[in-house]
Amino acid sequence: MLEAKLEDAGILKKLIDAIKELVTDANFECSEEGITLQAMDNSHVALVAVKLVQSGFKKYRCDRPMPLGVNVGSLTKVLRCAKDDDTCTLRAADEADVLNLTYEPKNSDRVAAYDLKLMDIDSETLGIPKTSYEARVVLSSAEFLRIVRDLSQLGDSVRIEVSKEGVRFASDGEAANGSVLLKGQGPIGKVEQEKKEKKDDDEEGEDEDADGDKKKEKKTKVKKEKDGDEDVEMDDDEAADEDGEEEKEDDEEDDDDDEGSKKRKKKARLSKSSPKASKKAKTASSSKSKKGKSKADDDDDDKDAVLIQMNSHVSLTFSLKYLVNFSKSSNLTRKVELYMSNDVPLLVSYTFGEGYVRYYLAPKIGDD
Amino acid sequence: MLEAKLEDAGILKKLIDAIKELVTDANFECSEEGITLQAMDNSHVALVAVKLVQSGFKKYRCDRPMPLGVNVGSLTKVLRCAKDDDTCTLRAADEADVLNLTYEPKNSDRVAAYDLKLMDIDSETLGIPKTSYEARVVLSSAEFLRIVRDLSQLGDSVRIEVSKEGVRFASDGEAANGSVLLKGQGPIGKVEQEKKEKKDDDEEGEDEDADGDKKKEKKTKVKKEKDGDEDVEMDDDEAADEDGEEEKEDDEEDDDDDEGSKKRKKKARLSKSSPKASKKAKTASSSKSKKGKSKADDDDDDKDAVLIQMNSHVSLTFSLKYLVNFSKSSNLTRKVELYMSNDVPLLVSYTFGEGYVRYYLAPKIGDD
DNA sequence: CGGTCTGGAG
DNA sequence: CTCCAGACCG
Repeated sequence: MLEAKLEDAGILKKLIDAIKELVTDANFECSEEGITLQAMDNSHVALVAVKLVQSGFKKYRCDRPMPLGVNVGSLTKVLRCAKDDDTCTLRAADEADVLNLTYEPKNSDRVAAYDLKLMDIDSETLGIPKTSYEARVVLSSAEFLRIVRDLSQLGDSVRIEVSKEGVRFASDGEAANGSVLLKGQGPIGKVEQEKKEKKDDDEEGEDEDADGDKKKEKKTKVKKEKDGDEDVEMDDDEAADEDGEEEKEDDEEDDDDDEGSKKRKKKARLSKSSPKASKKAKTASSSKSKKGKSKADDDDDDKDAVLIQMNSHVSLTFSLKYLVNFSKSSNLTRKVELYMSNDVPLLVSYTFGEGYVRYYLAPKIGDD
Repeated sequence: MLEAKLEDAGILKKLIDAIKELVTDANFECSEEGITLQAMDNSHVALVAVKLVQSGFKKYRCDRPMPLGVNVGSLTKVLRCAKDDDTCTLRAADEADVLNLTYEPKNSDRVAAYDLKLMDIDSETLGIPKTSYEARVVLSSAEFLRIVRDLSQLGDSVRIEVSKEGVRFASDGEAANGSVLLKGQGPIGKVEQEKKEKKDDDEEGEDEDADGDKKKEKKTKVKKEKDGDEDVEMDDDEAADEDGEEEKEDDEEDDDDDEGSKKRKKKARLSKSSPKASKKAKTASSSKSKKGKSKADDDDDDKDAVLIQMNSHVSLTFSLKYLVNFSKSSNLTRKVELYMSNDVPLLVSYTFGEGYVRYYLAPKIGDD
């Protein structure tokens, strides 16, 4: 038996809306930890992984693991019947053949209930590409959307290149070639992946601060939860310090190394961990560094700030069609994280208060 | 070598957006005076003339005249990649086969650069219809847009009639007929075209004076600046003299034979007539005529004010489809000027700080 | 949230 | 070629 109450139906609406063009049918795997969905897109080129953590719900109960096979198109129709700020409750009996969705405005006696027919869907087990990367870029989700949308007008694919210069998105087309270079806001550090703690609602996710460049020693593994969802982590060789913390220091400038600055933000992501506190700390430390980087930590850092971490230069080419599609998730959170390593699938991750949506896309082969 | 920096890419975006449905390919003629473009619409019914004056750029350099043949659709795509307030720089080397467009947000480390492929385009020399008119109407561009859009729902064409009563836009359709009458805000004066005085920024713009172009033989020489620009001026031949009174309306009444009247207007159309001198004279005379024109000059009149000047009654019928299309330029400036003479193409002119866009449209023959 | 425009399907 | 649906923009 499942009963999951979301404070705002909007989250679910945006989430499903973002993936509906990629996935037509999928199993919502419900367990006591939350609800996950993983699916290959219709053409089996991209992989979508969604998670709504139990803690993201106002109320959550799931007695036993159960897969709910839904037609995403049908679910979209049902979700359109909810207003963004309606409270939305999902219910399914064990072995049920319908998923019940109830919408209740926060101040009203109205109650709308829908029963979505379920279907049996083969759980094709999907291999999540990898969990450590040579480069990580965190940027405004709106900017990423803008870039891929712009470039998609010129050509079909984009070459994403992370170098000391920054991150460059370039596309060649019949009528014109285009290139967008983002400098990054501070020294380029090694990849670290803690992205987790929950900051405020939409922002969280990315407070990773810039840790300047520390050497690569710290790696970061994000892994969080116990069971291992796929977490992202950078592969920095030596790194490995305990995952708990990443050392994100602040200084991007001279990076003084993060002496104590690195706090533990990472794990927080799934586990709730202590959000605010850590963030605060970080902010302070960073502030001391040079001028501006303060932004790094403050989650509300200016939305234009771009964080770039890389262990080695990467250059990959991807289909813009998919990236544009992934970018529909921009309305879920203000930041997006790109994880790349040469010759392996790109991970585009949107983390928000209640969970995340991650997209994996294989690079085009002939990429330079 | 061309290097032209516009403070805001928005101007160019709106400009190109406005003409993209009329023109598919065109030469941007760059010279030290600025950039001009002249082209017939795809069906050769309308003519578009654009000018961006050198002084409208934040920085402008063009060592030698050069035509840049661009596909307007491609340019539109590239311009869509710019935000309205981005600084936009156009660059082209001599003999280059690409036009480089660089966009830089005013506060950011982002730099986007696009190379638009150029093409060779035959400079079909275009004959700018005429330079003097029997009637001039200046009205809010938004109002003009509204009128033609409204009427376009009823029928395919509109009869524009300028009389002592004001200016009337009328359309007959299957289901309904419609008519919009604008009174004009003051007495109707003679046409005067000095509009060149600089009025407020968005108004002036075309100081190039009119030398109109004479018969089509000059056709294009766009390059040559001086002689070529098309300038608008009214042809008040007779008007000038006695213009004081507008008895002209009567003529059209019986116009038919009005040998005299017709012909002269005819000729006006093709011949360029004497520019400056006449104009000056005219202006003076006109001013003395009724009082109305006073406002004429003050262009900044309230935006709803409609200025009407006419030497003789005019009544012409045009395709609404084109007028609606021309009206896309409404977002460039608050005022639009309509210049008309019986049986010659209408001139719809939008003048803004950096230059102007002018559209010429031949009247429908069977107009009443 | 609503309106307009573009793309896809019949 | 027209109509309907989806996406994008204001």
